[in-house]
This record gives sequence, structure tokens and C-alpha cells, in this order.
Amino acid sequence: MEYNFNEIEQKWQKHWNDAKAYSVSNTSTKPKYYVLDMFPYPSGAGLHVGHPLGYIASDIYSRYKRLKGFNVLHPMGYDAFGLPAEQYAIEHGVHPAVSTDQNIRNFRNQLDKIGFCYDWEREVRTSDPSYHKWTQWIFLQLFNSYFHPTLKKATPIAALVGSFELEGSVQIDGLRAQVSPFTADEWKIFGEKKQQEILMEFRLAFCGYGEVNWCEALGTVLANDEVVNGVSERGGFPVVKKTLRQWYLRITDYADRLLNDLDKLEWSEAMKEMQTNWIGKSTGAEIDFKVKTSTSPLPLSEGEGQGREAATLPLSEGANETSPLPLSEGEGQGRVALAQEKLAAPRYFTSTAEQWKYLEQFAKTNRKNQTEAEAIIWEEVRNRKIDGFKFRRQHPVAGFIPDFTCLEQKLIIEIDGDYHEEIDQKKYDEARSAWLRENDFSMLRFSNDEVLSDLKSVVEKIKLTLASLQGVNAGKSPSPLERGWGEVTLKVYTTRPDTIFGVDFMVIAPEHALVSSITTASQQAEVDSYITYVKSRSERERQAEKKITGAFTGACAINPFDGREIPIWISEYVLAGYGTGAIMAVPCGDERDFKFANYFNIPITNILGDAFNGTEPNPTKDAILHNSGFLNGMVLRDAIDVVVTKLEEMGIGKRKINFRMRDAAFSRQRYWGEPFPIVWKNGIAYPLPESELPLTLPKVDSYSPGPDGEGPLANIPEWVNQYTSKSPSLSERGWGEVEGGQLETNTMPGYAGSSWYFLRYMDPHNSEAFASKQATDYWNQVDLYIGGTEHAVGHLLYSRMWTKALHDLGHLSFDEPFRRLLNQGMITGSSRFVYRYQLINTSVTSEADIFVSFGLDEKVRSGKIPTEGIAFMINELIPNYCNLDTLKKRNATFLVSKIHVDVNLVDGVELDIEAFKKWRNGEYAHAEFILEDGKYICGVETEKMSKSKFNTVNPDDLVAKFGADTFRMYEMFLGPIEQSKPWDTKGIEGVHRFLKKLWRLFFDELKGKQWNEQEPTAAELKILHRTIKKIEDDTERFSFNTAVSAFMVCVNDLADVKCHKSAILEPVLILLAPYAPHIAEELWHALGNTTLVIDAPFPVFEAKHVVESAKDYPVSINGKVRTNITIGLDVEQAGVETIVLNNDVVKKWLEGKDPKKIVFVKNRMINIVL
RNA sequence: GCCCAGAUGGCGGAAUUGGUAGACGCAGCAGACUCAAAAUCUGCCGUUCGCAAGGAUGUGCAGGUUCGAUUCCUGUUCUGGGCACCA
Repeated sequence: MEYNFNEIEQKWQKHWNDAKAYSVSNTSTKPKYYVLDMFPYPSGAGLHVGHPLGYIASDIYSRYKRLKGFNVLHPMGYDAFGLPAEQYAIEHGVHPAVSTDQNIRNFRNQLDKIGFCYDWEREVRTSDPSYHKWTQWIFLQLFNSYFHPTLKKATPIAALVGSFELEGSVQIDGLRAQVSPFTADEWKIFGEKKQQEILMEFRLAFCGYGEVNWCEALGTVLANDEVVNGVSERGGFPVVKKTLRQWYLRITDYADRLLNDLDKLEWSEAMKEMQTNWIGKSTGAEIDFKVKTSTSPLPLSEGEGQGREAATLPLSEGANETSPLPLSEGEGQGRVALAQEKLAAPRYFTSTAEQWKYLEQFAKTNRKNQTEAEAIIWEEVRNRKIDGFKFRRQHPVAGFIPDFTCLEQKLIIEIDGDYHEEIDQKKYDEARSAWLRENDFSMLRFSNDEVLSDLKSVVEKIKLTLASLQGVNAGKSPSPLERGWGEVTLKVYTTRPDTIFGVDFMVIAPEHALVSSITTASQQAEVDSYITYVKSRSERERQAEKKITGAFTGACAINPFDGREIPIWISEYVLAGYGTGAIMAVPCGDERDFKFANYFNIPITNILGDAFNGTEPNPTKDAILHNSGFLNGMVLRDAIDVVVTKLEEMGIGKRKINFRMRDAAFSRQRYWGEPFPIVWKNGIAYPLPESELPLTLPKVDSYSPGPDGEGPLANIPEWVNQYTSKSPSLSERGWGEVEGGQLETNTMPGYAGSSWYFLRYMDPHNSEAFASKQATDYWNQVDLYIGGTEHAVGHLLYSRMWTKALHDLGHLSFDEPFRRLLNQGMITGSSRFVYRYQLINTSVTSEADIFVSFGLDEKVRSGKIPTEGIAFMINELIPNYCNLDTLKKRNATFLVSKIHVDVNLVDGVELDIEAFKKWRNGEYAHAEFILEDGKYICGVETEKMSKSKFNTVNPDDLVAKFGADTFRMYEMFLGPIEQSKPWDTKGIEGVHRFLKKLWRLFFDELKGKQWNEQEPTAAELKILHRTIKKIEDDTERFSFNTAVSAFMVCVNDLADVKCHKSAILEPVLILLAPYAPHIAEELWHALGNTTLVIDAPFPVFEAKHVVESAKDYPVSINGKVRTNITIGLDVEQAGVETIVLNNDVVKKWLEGKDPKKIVFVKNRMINIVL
């Protein structure tokens, strides 16, 4: 009987399927074990040999755990939403659902052939409505939650609303820069829109404006981890920064927990490192520096803190005399006069002289050109008409000109025209609001429409607001001078407050809000042109060429400790999005700052003494501080805390932790993804009620994007407007608020469905919940997760966040999804090349392509064979191909093209010429070959496996040729699972020979049945038990390659002793079952068993069978092994010494000398030291 | 630039805690069986000197610790991966 793997494998695959052999129950008395693969995106290309590596490893481990008595969950599914299917739809007009289904069928077909033990009844597809219903449901949980600042966990948003109603923003004060503090009473009069806007700042899934990675070619936004080197991960298209309305996940709130909980996980250090870097926690301080523009008339004097105080005093005559900065000639006189005049008028002066000068003209113009709505309001509020409060119109406040201002109550009224909806204007408005809020102003906003259509309620609202502010601002002076408003402060973030005396300049991002207000007249042109330059540069250019660029604003900041003036620069190396968008530059300690200072000739202060040599910066924390005022003599490391404490005392700085990680962009302008269960009405996002889920995708004809960066769904009004009216009436069902609203037209990104799929496997058919609590409690965390490293910062981080949020909200009892993570290495392809030679500069007589064998080509390239040499060889092949004389005269050369050739046409390195000629529909049918030793040898290079490089190997072919068992074992035998290694089909025959050899222990080709029931000998038992131990250990530590080799050793040994005893062979089959399940099953049944081998108990290792009574000790002299001596294991040091010293070989090497020492390690070795 | 991982025969790799470096497999060489091939079996297989016995040398490179180092330490080169103006 021969080993007929095809027949055996088909037979058992069918049997397992029919018997539901791998069906798993959610109730069991056995302990549970959950083994998970990263589910595949079903691409059209199908599987290549690299894909199943991880699946085989997890399959072996699952089967092993089942043999060891565990109830093992080992499911598989498909990450079925995604961009490629949609791209394919655009190009070929096939609906993504159709092509995805087709691809899945193809994948399944390929997977089935390898003989995996998946419980296919638990299959999930993220694009199934019954699945994405729960993706949408989880989204709603995130939408309806916020991160509680002290509990540090997701909490229903209702709790936040309750706290706002009860005590205003007290609890969350200072947590969200975008939201100004408010009282409970204020909250109540805000109105729904304003309330919802505030709540949106807290929701874990939220919608907002932000700079996003926009990919024009893909027509969508991408998350940070989907952008690589300024181009899209998929397709490599350019990506630009664009401000758009987008959905986000507030993953930054979880940054600390995501970082700290890494400790709980059994992941590789490299993986943890990657997540740690991505989260990018840094500990430092924010420091406020006072800024003075070079023309400022404010007397900013030396000495700490005095500047602030000085500004709060009413300015006396001669204030300008104390100004440390001489005003420029000419214009100076007039300005000083103006400044003095304004400064002397305290009550309503709300801008610096500099600002006033610029704004005055605008204000005057604005007053003359009021809009209709503004005119109406002005009539209502002027002359203290409302409860005696004085309003001013177009009154400059700091750098802004609000429409109407009541300084007494610090209330500002804005009437917005349509242009306020534009993005840039919005940003500007936000910056202004932020500043005003910080300075205790309240704001009321009305649209033109509101004023024109319902003046009454507008006035009523103004009255109410003024009343509610009564007392709020009591004791707070509206006077700018008493508050020191004339000052501008620059907030910087630094991790090195200890170096504050070494600050030689400040750098702020070109986009920084302060740039326009601090730039001096003389520097304006330079700053403007620099900003133009920065805007002209794409993200890619910015990353590619890191030139030192920048511009001086003309303004200076003041060092709070020594009063030094520090010039403020702008430069693109400072990022607006990180920290405060401003840094204090310490060139003696920081590489970039040092280069910048050198480039722009900014003098460098040395605070490091000898530790700074003037030619390169030293970032040390261990030097002694010099030139650092009260810090002199202190070690930098220790000074950090001292400085921050001092800053805090002075009220101009505080400790601050920053994260590099940003909130995750969560919307895509695409069709093939989960629709958001959100209805927009009057600019408010209403969640769809759970009863409406799943919200499914409409059928569409076109996948082209909608208007204004919206997705294709925006083109389908029937779908978008399906909630304008619905029967039975929406209000009857208790959610009338969405009536008349429009559905969100973005869809969710690919990582939405994959962030929780491991939970659905636990209870895949549940229609009441994403999974029952009973199921998630039972299966709990994934015990072993196997997949590639490419998901290190995407999927793995999002899954962790979703799990934590679901845990916080009481839906899960665990807060980390994957307890143990194993990263399989990439299988690289081994590409083969042929070398095509084309003569240029001379005529040839044949059109045939000429291919030169690798070895000859090398000699040509190294100059060992001249051009004429090759031409001569071609002429031998094709008579009169070219004229050698003309060739020489014209100095003709060959154009050599290195062409990828399909690895499947190459045996090792030798090209199958006939197959090559038929390749690609006979493209090279007429090719001619210059051979070496009668063969055409191909060039070899290791590259990533990909279709375009023709280096993919299809597992189907190998399974057909060698069987699934051989294929599985060979993939494992290639090397350590975590290491990346090149694929080489050639070695598979060795593994196949091993299985055939195993087969021959049971069956003889001629005689048939070989096994017997004889008692095993001690030697045979030793072989068996050594193998049990080795397989068990190796499987436990995922050392599958060495386990395969142990099987080979075992079978070789058994064959050597001609062992055909079932008492030995049967346990070996159980050991082998996880690795080669089909052959193990077949032989197991051949031995007479009727149950499945997978249900057999794992053999128990018994040490007594492997104990030795003696050891063949290596004996070294001075560390060099000279001989081996067999000595009983019970012999101790003294006995060993006697035996060794009497040995002839040892005596020879001792040359009569006495050994200094004899090192004896029992069961290891003996070393004689001379 | 920063961080991490790695470097062992012609090739993939093994050596689990410092204890005989090269298990197992591929490729190669020699032989057996065969008319022949396939399949199977046996032997050899790091480099080098030597007829041999045996010796020298050898885990990227240079040092160190140790009776003993592929393994630990310091420095260095190269390869792969991650991050990349994150203050």
C-alpha cells in the first residue's frame, strides 16, 4: 500500500465536515482556550504560500490544546469591507458585494484544502448586515459616552449632561480647551444646538473639523497609520492635509490606559515598543512667556514678575521713557502720543496701542457698512436701551473686532453672515472665541436670519443672558489694564524646563494663532513670504527635504527669570498640532535648535559649562548647570522639578503630559463600509434608535464621490432622506427628533468591523446582542492571537480601545482583547531573473529576443567578456545576426534588461526554456538563449512576495503535488515562526520523504500491513518518550520548526531499529495529529481505532524511559575537547578525577604535568586546567 | 537621526539555564539496487595541513569576563523592521 495523500486527505476532510468534528460548544466542563487568527481581507489575488503560515501555526496549537483536554475556540471569518473591492467596482462595474462574495468563496476553497480545524459555523463577515448591525451599535455606544476625567473610563453621556445641569462645567473645567466654562444656569439657556456642540467635544465617537489626511486619488480621508511617508499605504497615492468635517474616535483619552496596560500583555517587546512609540507619551511643562512686540509702548522692565505688575498700574506720564525699546524714528512720535492717550483712558481700552492702530480703521469702516441685521440690533441695544447696559459696536477687543460688546457684563454679541460657515472663517472664529473665553467674555451668536425673522426672541435672549451674567463678573474688572490685557503671552511646551536659562530663541509654528498679532511691521513682509513658502510645500516635500528655514517675527518673549529678551521665530519644523505649537529653543542642548541657531546666526548661551564644546549640542541631563541664575551648580536632571515648581508658584507654568497619538479619523468618503447610524438635522447629529439597526447600504449604480468631499451615498437622495417621514410616524415611536433629517453620508473605515470581530465569534448568531454576556464571560480574552506585525499600531490599538470602552460600559468583563500575541514573520519571495540583451547603435538581422544566462551576464558586467564576445556567441546561435566589424566601428553596446520571470518556470535556478516560451501567451515564443554548461541559469533575489514580481507560489499547486500534510509541515519547517525567511519550494521534498518514511513503518508496498502488537523494548520506549517530551516542549513554545525535526529524528530512529510496534507507533500518531492531521487520522484508524485521533488523550511523558546510567563525557584540556570517556552518572568528582587521569589520551596531553584543577559538571563535561 | 531585532557551512536553520558548534532538511559527492530511470537504501559533506592517525582554525569584526563564550559585557560594521522635525 502506497501513501496516497490525495485520497486520504479528501476522505478525512469530508468525514470531519460531516461529523462536525470541529464544532465548538459554549458550554463545557473542560477549561476553555481561544486561538485566533487575524482574519483576512478577501482580495482577488487569492492566497500565496505566505498567507497560511500563521494559520497553520494556530491550527497546530489549537489541535494540540484540544488533545491536552481544552475546549478550544478556533474560528475564521472575513474582513469584507474595504477599499480594493470598491476600486474594483469602479473599474469593472462589479458590485463590491458580488466581487467580495466571489473572493470569499475562492479563499474558502483554498483554506479548505489545507485541512484547518475551524468551526465554520461561527464564520463572520464584517459586511453582513447581521454583523455590521453590531458595529453600528457599538459606534452608538461610543457616541453616547464620554471619558470620565476622574474615573478614567467611558461613562454614559447622560451623566455628563446631569452634571452640567447641576453644577455647570465645574467638573470638566480646563479639560477641553474648546469649551469655555459655564454655570448650570448658562447651560440651561444655551439651547439645544449649543448644548450638543459642547457634548460633541466629549463623545468618544465625535464629529468635528480637523486637519485630515486627504487622498485625492482614493477620494477619501485616511487614518495616520494608513499614511506612509506622505503617500497612501494602499496604492501609494499622494496625501495632503485638508480641513474637513470628519468623525473621530477619541482614542487620545485612552492613551494612558493603552500605554499602562501593555504591561499586562504577553506580547513581544518589539510590538509593545511600537505601540509605546505611537502613543508617544512625553512628560514636561507648559510655560507662559510674556511677549512684547518691538514697537510696544508697554514698559516691560527687568526682574521677574514685574512686567505683569507694571502693566496693571495706570500708566503715568513718561511711561514711554521707561520703555526699554526705543521706538523707531519718524513714526514714533505720533504713535507714542496715541498710545499715551489711549492708555490714559482706562475703562474701555481693550487693545494694545499697536493693535488699536491696525484695528481702528477696520472698525470705522465696519461701522459705516453695517449689514441689515446688525443695524437692527444696534437700534435695540444702543443708548443703554436694554436694562441700562452700555453696548459698543465694532469695538476692538485685543486683536479682534466683535460686532457688539458690553464691557460691563463682558458680553459679546455676534451676528453671523453666511461666510461664517466657511472652514477658514470657522477656524478664525474658534481662535477668537478661545481668546475671549480665556479672558472671561461670554458670547452670544445669532444668524442674520434669526435677527430678521424673530427679533423679539433675540432681544429676549440678550436680556436673559445679561441677567444671568449679573454678579458673575462682579469684582472682575472689564478694564484691560487691570487685567494686563495689553500683553500677549506665548505658551510653549518643553520636556526640559531645566534648560530655561539656555533659551536663546522661540520658535512657533507658521500656523500658530499668534503669528499675525505679534509680527512687527518691519518683519511683516518677510513673515508673509515665509508663510506663502510653507503653504506651497506639500506634506511630502516637507518630509523629504528637511531644510532649515524660518523667519523672525520681530517680536520678543521675556525670560521670566532673568528678563532676557528672546527673539520669536516661525519655522515649519515646529508642528502646530503638537503641544502648544510653540517651543523654547535651547541650542546648546538640542540638535535642531543648534542647527537653526547656527544657520541664522543666533548667539548661543552655554549653560552646560565644559559639557558643551560649542561645535555640537549636548542633550545630557547629567551635567552641572552654569549661567543659570538660581539653578547654578545644580544637576540638570534635578533642576527640572525645581523649575516647574517655581513656575507654578509664579502662576506662569505647569506640569503637562503630551501624547503624540492623535484622535483616530473614523469616516471615509466611500461606499463599501458601514453607514453611520446618524441623522443630521439643523446641524445636530441625532443617533438612530437601536430598533433601526442595521442601517444597510443602498444599491447603487455609480461609486463616484458626492459633492464637497462627500461619499457616493450623498448622490442617493432616497437613501439620505429616508427619515424625512417614515410610517408609522416617527414621533409615535418616540424619536420624532430625527424626522426631516438627513443621514450621514460618510461610511466607517475598514478598522471598524475588525475592532471587535473576535467578540462576535463567541456568539455569532445572536440577534439580541453583539454577543451574550454568558458567551463573552466564558470565552473571555483571546488566549493566543497570531498575525503579522503590520497591524501593530492600527487594528491592535483600535481593538484595545473598543474592548476597554465596552468593558467600561459594562458589556465585557475584561478590558484587554488579546492576552498573548504571536507575530509570524513574513515569507519573502525568491525572485528569478532573466537577462535580455538588445543591441543598440547597429542593425541586426533577427527580431528574436536574446536572453543571456546569469553567469555570462555577470562576466559581461564585470568586464570579463567584452561586447563583441556576446555578439560572437549570438552569431553562432543566429547566423549573421550582426556584423562584428560594424559593431566595433560604431562602438555599439548592449542594452541589458533584467526581467522578472515566474518562479514556477524555474527549477532551482535553471530555467525551463520550453515553459518560458509558452509563458504570457507566447510573448517570448521566439526567444533565443545563450546558455552556460547547456543550461539557462536565472539570477536570484529575495523580495516581498507579490504577483507583479512573479515570485508568488500558490499553495494549491503544492497541496496537489505533495498533499496538505506535507505542505503544513514544510511551512513550519522553514524556520522560527516569528522570523521572516525566504520561500524555497525545493526543500519540500525532504518533508514529503519523511511522511512516506513514516507510512512505511505501518505499510510495506508489497507485504501491506507491517505493524504488530509486540512488547516494545527499552530502546524503543526511549525513542518514544524523548519524542513526547520534545514535541510537547516545542509546541508549547511555538518552536514548530524544531518539532518537525524531532518527528524526523523519531521516525529515522524507529526505522533504524525496525520498530513496527503499535504500542510505540500509536502515541506517535497522536503527537503528529496537530501537525499532519490527515495521515495521522488515516493511520490511527488503520490501527483499529474508531474515534477521531483529535479526541485521543495526549501521551504522557515518563522520565523513567529516558534516564541514562552513564554518560559519554567530553573531556577537555584547557578548554579544548581531546577525548570522550564514558563514566557512570553516579560517579562523583573524586572518582571522575581518578578515571580521567588514568586515561591514555589525557596522559598524553598532560605531558607529565600536574593539572591545576579539574572542573567536573555532572551530566555535562569535564575540563582539565593545566 | 532615534528605537528595536538580527548576523552560525553552498542554502533554510539547530544548540531551551555559559558546558562536545553545525541537530534536522535541501543542494552536492561517492556507492548499492536497476537494462535504464524513478523510488529506496548506505556513506561522505565548515575551512585548512596531512596518505593516515591526528593537528590547526572556525558562529560579522575588535577587545573583555570565565576553567570554558554562538550564548554574558564594551566598542564597531553590516542587514532587516519600526518611528521620523513630537520640543
